[in-house]
Amino acid sequence: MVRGRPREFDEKQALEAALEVFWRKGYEGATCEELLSAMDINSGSMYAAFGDKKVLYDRVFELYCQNALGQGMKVLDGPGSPLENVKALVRCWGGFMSSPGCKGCFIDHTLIEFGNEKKGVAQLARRAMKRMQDAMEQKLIAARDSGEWVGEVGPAEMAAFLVNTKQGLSVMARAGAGKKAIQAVVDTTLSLM
Amino acid sequence: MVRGRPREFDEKQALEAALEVFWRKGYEGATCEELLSAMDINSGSMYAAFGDKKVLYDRVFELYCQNALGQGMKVLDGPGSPLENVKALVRCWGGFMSSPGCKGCFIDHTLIEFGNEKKGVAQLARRAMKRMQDAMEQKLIAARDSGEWVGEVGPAEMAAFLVNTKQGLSVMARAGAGKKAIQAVVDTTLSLM
DNA sequence: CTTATTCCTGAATCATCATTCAATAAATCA
DNA sequence: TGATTTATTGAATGATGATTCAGGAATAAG
Repeated sequence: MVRGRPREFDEKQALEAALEVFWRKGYEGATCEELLSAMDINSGSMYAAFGDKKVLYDRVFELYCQNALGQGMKVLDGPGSPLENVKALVRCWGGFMSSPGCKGCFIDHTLIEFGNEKKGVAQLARRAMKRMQDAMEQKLIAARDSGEWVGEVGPAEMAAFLVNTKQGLSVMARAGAGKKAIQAVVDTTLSLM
Repeated sequence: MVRGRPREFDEKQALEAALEVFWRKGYEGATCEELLSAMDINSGSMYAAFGDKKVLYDRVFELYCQNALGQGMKVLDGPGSPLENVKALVRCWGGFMSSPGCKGCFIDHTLIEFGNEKKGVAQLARRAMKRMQDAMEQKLIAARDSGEWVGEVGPAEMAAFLVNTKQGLSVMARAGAGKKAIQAVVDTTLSLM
């Protein structure tokens, strides 16, 4: 058994609360006061548990990334055919982006705020996007090989194109575009595949 | 003639210098110290001329918006056919986004940082995007009416789709995607139109 | 040349923010 | 039970950031 007084807060819950704040305000725009209030802990607990604000963001990002990537990969490995699964993922993006109060993908927020940096969270974000894109490309290769998909462009190009579309949707969602507008872009994308 | 000591700095030049800083760091991430250093003026001059940091951002945004919209509209009203002009604009985006050191479109940065706000710069950003999108839609309507373009989707949908693609490119550019990757997305987009 | 007006300079100020720390509490171990 | 370990609390601290302002300077008008 571990000695000493046990944590009174759930780390994951605290990170999810912090995510909401970082998502809404960005890293620089979020104050520790807001974060701590949302996490419902005091500064001492936060610094003891995470180190500092920057590390907290890293942990929040890590958690978000795992969930997002995990869900995405799950959809890609769904019950349908390779092409169906790729399309399902695009539709899944649409559903997420057009859900009430959606602020866009947190990875894209991170890329806009820190994309110029070589290391840290920006690097993780780039890698995450690349993994998603690579997985989509594999599915598209399978779809083409099976004759299910006759692309006007190659699998790699289509995968990059779809990821780009998702990044655009993040901006739309953040800008407060309505469900109809977002779904229209998704439908257009699917119809052009 | 105006009385009193004349400005020693060029307002537009100062705004362009501030733009670089806001672009690189975001509104919250940019400090007045950095801004003033880049603008090459002292705090007093800045506050006298613009009011405060927020208003400075507004003015910077306004200037950027005018330039971006102006250039975009100019391309749309270019010498080619309606469809050619729309495609030229998309290629123009690609050229910009893949230019060395490009950080993506400043309007998209603004939308990610402030997109949840109803008024102010966020509202201006949404309007600017809508104007661009509407102008593209008009060109696509003309292209369809003349038989130049046989869209699988309607002009409105295609216009929204293309603007979305541009927003995605902003994230790519900010993330440091190479020229090849960006051009590939642009080429894919054009080939799917 | 004097005055009125506007601008410039940069140190000082005020506010805010991230972080620390001493006191206290809750748990395990001997 | 007492010692040890780890958490919690929240006021204090130190740093940084945005903004102000007093003193000096440049220009046009009278």
